[in-house]
Amino acid sequence: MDIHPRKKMILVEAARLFRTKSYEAATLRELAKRSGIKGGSIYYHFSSKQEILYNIMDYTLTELTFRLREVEKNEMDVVKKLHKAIETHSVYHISNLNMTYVTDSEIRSLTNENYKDILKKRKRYENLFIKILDEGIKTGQFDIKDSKRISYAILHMCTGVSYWYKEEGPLGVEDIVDIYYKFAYGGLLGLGGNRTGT
Amino acid sequence: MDIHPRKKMILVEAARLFRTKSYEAATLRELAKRSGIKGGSIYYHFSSKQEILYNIMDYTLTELTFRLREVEKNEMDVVKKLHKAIETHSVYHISNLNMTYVTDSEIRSLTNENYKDILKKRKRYENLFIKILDEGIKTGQFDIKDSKRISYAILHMCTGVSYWYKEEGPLGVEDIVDIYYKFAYGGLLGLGGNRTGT
Amino acid sequence: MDIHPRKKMILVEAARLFRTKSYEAATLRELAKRSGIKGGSIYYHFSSKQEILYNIMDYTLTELTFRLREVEKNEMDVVKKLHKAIETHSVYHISNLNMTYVTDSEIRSLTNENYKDILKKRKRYENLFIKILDEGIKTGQFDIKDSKRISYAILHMCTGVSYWYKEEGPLGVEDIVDIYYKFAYGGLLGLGGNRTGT
Amino acid sequence: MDIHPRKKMILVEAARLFRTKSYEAATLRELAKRSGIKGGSIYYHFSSKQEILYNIMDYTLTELTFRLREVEKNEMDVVKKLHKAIETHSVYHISNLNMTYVTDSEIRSLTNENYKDILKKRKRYENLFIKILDEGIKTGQFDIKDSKRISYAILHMCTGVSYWYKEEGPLGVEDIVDIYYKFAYGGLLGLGGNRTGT
DNA sequence: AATGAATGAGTGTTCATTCAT
DNA sequence: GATGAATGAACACTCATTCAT
Repeated sequence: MDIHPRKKMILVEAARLFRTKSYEAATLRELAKRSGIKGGSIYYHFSSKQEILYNIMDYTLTELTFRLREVEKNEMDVVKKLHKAIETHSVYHISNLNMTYVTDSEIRSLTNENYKDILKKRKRYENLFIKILDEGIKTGQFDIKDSKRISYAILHMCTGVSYWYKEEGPLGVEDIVDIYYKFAYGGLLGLGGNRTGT
Repeated sequence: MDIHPRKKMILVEAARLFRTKSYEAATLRELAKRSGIKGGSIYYHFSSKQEILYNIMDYTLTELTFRLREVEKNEMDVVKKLHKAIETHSVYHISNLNMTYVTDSEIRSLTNENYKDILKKRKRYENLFIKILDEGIKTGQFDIKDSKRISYAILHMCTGVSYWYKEEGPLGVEDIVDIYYKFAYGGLLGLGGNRTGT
Repeated sequence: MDIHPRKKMILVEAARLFRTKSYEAATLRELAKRSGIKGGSIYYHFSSKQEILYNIMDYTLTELTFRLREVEKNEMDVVKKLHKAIETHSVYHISNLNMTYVTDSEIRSLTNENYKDILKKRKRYENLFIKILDEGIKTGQFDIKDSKRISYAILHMCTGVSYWYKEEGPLGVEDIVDIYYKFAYGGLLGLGGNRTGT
Repeated sequence: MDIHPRKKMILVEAARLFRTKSYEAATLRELAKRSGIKGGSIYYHFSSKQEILYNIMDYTLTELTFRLREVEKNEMDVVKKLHKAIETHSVYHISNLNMTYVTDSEIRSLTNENYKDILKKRKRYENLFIKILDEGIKTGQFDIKDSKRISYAILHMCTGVSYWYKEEGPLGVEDIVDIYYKFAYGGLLGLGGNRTGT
């Protein structure tokens, strides 16, 4: 994705601001100040506040999809593929905490047209993930039925990192990927079945 | 928790509204209309929009904590306790989608004082959960180090149900609890360790 | 003036409140609280906030007029009469700081009809005062031309006591009357004429 | 005092409006209309209604103090100085009826911080006046004890002009200054002493 | 006499947006 | 590219007032 550097900078600042205050509570004057320009000047770069939000999400989903597609295309064992997918997702989220957080939490604030478009792009991304689970079901490596819903659960779980991750925290990126992978893998193997001990 | 029925009703409607539009985007006029009263009448029951948000969160966290405490107090195997905790958490979330969703997603919108108070109450709840993991570590049943961060991950994973659950969806409450439990259990057992090793 | 004791009490509290906060800024709920009753209950005694204000002013002007009339009726030297008039005015103001303050400062807040009525009653009072000055002019004891405007000046000067008088202050009622009388008397004698020292 | 012309214009209109309706009763929509701009535009120049009030008072007290200081600094007989002080005060009041009226009558409506600040500035002005009386006491020309309270009385008397002065009235500026000076001078000379005597 | 609950008109204020310069 | 000034629609909130009980 090619974005004019000034525009990109405004998007990054916007994501940080929207994450802190929420899209609705954030004001363009504040965004302008953080971007080093004056209120009205934002309109030279974007036609509306809504367009800024849309661009953040569009950019993020495009980047995520591109990366997951690379994984999907590769020939490798489905378990490894799952691991790669989780890694890709988590790493991108951790490296772009603000953008991903906003993308995941502000869909409600999109206008109808933008909403439809972003939802479509998110679905496209989710489908790539579901495809991996389906592959694992076919090879008999994953013991699950509803690959769609379980994909949501895994993705949402991993996405959660944007909510609690802190750079100074004790867990490094690798640790987190590890945890998420173990969670997902354990769940997919169908372990713990007779948990209640009957 | 004793709440005047009219107040409770407004809180329930507010949660539904805040979930749909976000706290900031929701207007009190709309809330009033949905509650069957007129604009200003809300202020007879609550002193501000903020107070409504605070009450939703306070109520939800109090209820959740009460339930988890019941689980925690019980004498039972730690694995079973984990299952019960996940079940309690998930079931309450599914039964109160709006309240829990708002409680989990709108903390940013609290004023400083309320923010501190709710954070304290959330921490109290999380600590009950962490205690279970610690117990499992002590008995050697859980193979993890950072019980705090892993609790966050599990809780956030389960909380996610408020984001995607639909009553008409194919997964029933039991299915969801099952999935989350398997995820968590698999992760805690430390499975999938040599995942990268083919 | 016969006023039901409960009504009188509310008027007194209202005057105190209106003086502190101004008529517009004062709320009936606050007045109710100070009167030991609940919000709506005021309407049993008065038909509106405006009526309360009107009653304060009507009561005050009636009392003032009654007292000044007593002075006016009396046969005595006009200088002594002036002194009595200033004394009566000042003493009543000091003894009823809140009521008089409100009467003097909130005429703007009266509705048209009430405004006319109160203005008429104030004029009636002022005319009694002007009459004294006119009497002094006729006897040659006062060296002034515009008795009307000068009455305003004197009255306003004396009224001022409601603005700065404090019970704990160093000046007693007699001191204040003394000062005002001296001020007025000096002015009326036409002293200080060649003040610039030509 | 340098004030942006548009700001100054809004302040002047605001003073006129506040005088007519009182600060509390006046609405910013009305002020906007009178200023020839639209409702929200006021907020480009002032951050709140309160700030407008504060600016009116601050401006007025600064101007008054500046003028009185000029009088005070001058070497001249204390009686002449008193006359000049009364003249300065009265003339400024008559020339700026609205601003001075508001400054004198709406202190109650200031928020705590502004209240303190304006009170300090008013005290500063009053002290300049008191200084003159003290000077006259020292030279034996004024026969009074409580210069502070008597200053208040004189100042309040002169301030009163803002309440009743009308351009079409029979008294010109000079007449009014004359009256006030005579009132004050007579009072300060200690005349009318054995009034109750006879 | 009094009150709890509600109303609705209005208020100060905010903010995305516009536009001439 | 950017800005100062302005706009107007909308919002949270207030409060005098009403009324059934």
